[in-house]
Order: sequence, then C-alpha cells, then structure tokens
Amino acid sequence: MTVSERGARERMVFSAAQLIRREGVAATGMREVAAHAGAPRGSLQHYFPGGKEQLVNEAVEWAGRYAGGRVARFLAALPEPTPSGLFAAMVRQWTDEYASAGFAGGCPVAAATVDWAESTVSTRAAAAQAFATWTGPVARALTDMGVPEERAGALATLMVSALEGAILLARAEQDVRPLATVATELGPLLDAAVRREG
Amino acid sequence: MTVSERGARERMVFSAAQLIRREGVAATGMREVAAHAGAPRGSLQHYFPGGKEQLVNEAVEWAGRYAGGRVARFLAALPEPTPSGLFAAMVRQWTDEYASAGFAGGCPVAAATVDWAESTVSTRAAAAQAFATWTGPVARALTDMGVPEERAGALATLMVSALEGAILLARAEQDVRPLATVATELGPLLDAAVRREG
DNA sequence: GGCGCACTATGACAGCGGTCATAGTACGCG
DNA sequence: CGCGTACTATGACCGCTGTCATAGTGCGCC
Repeated sequence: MTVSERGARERMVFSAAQLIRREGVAATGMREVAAHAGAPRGSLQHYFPGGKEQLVNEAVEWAGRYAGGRVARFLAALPEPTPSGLFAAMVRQWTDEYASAGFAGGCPVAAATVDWAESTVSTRAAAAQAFATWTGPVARALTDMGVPEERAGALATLMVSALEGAILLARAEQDVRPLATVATELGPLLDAAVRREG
Repeated sequence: MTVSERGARERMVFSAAQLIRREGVAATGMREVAAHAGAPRGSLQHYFPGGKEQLVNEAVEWAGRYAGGRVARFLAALPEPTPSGLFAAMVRQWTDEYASAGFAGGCPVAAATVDWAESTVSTRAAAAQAFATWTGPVARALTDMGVPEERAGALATLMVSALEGAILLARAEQDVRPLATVATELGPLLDAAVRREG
C-alpha cells in the first residue's frame, strides 16, 4: 500500500517481463530480476513468497493486461478505425521497437509458453489467461467496427497468431519483413469482414 | 560413416529437437539428451565437440529440413493441390499431434528463437536458416499452383507466421481451436491468390 | 602381436540456480 | 520507551549444468 510497495514490487514484475522476453524464462534468474529492477534481493522472497513461479506468472499476467490495454490506445489514435488499421498499429509497435532498439526481445507470453509452460502448470494457465485478455479487446474492437460477432473472435485469434508468428520470424531473421508482410497481406481480409451497411 | 554413427549421432540430434520443443533450450540438459537417445554420455563430446551450441544448432537445422521436407509429402497427398489444402495439411499435422499426444510440444525452431537466440548468435542464424528452408518449399509450391511469384513468398511467410502463432496459442489454451481457426480463416485468402487462367 | 583409430566411460570441477534461515533496519503507534 | 510490522541484508545449502581430463574398450589393418 505504501509508495515503495507500488514501486519496488511493480518494478520487479516489469523487469521480470523485460528479461523474460529477451532471454527466456529459464535463463532469467531471480537475482538478475532484482538487479535489473534496482530492488534489493531480500525483497524477492518478501513480495513473492511463491518463488519464481509466482513472479513469472505475475509477469505474464502483466504482459497480457498491457497488450490488452494497448488495443484501446491504438483505436483512439486511429482517425477512422478499421480492422486493418488496428492490425497495422499492433504490428507497427513491433516494427518500431525493432527498428529503434534491435531485435533483442519478443513477447513475454510467448516465451513463457514455449519454455516454461510444460513444467509449470500455473504458468501455462497464466499464459492462456494473458492471451485471452489480449484477444478479448481485439474481438470487441472488431465487432464495434461492424464485424459480425461470430467472426470477430476468430479474426482476433488470427491477428494475434499471425503477429506472434511474425515476431518470431522477425527475430530469427533480424528483419522486420515478416511483420510488414503479415500486415499488408492480412489487411484486406480483415476489412472485408466488416458488414457493409447501406 | 559406420552404422553406429548414423545411429547414435542422428538419434541424439533428434532427441535434442524433441526435448527442446517440449522444455525449451535452456531447460534441456546434455545428459538428458544422451539419456533420451539411449546414447552414451561420452559420445556427446565425441560427436559434438562444439558443445551444446553445436548440438542445438544441428537440432534446429534438422527441424528446418524436416518441416521443409514435409511440404512435398503434403502436396503428394492432396488429390488436387490448392493453397488452402496445403495450409490445412500443415495445420492438421499439429492438430493430429495435439489430439493424440497432448499439448506437450511446440516447434523447436520457435523454442530456439525465443530462448536461446539472444545469447548465442550461431543459433539465431540457424533458426533463420531453418525458417528459410521451410518457407522456401512452401513458396515454391504456391507458385506451382499458380500464385504469382511476387506474392508467393509473402503468403508463405504469412502461412508460417500464422501457424507458429496458432501453435503458441493452442499450447497455452490446451485447445486446438486456434489452429482450426487460422486454417479456416486463411484458406479463402490463399486460394484467391491463385492466378485465374482461362 | 602391435598400432591406430573411433568410440565409450567416469569422475571432477567450477559456476550458477532457486530457496531457506537468520538477522538486521526503519518506522509508525500507543 | 517498547513493540510490532514492513522491508532489507547476507550467507549458506544443495542440486544441476556444461565442460574438461583421463582412461578404457573394441576392432580393423598391417
């Protein structure tokens, strides 16, 4: 409740997400998280008595909320909201980062799924929840744009899948080309799903 | 050159790929690979003097060749080859595995990218190469079906991206729904890219 | 038999991981 | 002042990892 709790605890979760998305879950150490957050090592067991499992899960949940929250911001920034415009904005966030900061990081939820989900069930569940809190707002945005409800969910899944995969390819190739490709190829398909009215 | 070399060495690479796609690269130990392959521990430094880095890279390359090779088999099994049919076959391989063996494994190339690429440059390059040897045959198949060359590469990237992302979501959700979704949603788009002749 | 080569077998080592135990500080409250 | 609570500080422990060193086995070949 104090300021320091909001500060140190939250900072450690944030740092965990940052490190996880760069190095992976297994390669990210607890001491490393504390150091990156500028937090004392002793705070780890104070704030996260559940150990690494708890810290990782909270980082994954944080990432899910972050991604879901971005959707509203993207929509607000679009002059005229269209499905392709939303997807382009989602993709652009990554092309911008890769252009400015290099290809060091990926999606923390993807990292947790790939390299921790099998051994730690709660983390797998947290990843599923994170994807849900991400695709949810996307699907809602699509329906608001006139996409029929029965397709909005499917298209949101497609958008997130294509984006995650493109992030993967882009990191491997060290090139934003896959990201640009999925944005341009998927755009028309997404816009075509809008129910024409009048 | 002897039988045992083909046997033990290859088996270890295969086992490495298997373990990596389940647990991730960092969580997969060398001793574990040898045990899984039924190979003696001493063979590790004999066949892979480059250490874990070499073993991981070979596993990634093997996975890339495997994925690329599957494309031809999928095509051969299709009564009438269409882009959507090829993509459906690629997706079905994963839905079948998840249905029969559970959601334990993902794509080893994705695992290597997410959790080893940042620290080991050669592995990142191997992952990029693996993706290239996978998308290559896909793009070639598309052109053979009548997709214009300038779009075939882009669509191949889209297919692989969507598939990789859907694998991720499916593992997290423990449900093949994302895989089925991308297959049905992307099918029409892919078929529409075929150059209508006559 | 003797030599060389491919392969196998172990044991040790140094480092790092997460976690636990224990103690110490700071501060608000009565 | 005394006490409790929140937080910090360290150090130790044990298990595991990749790697190296050293020695041993089997087999073909002269």
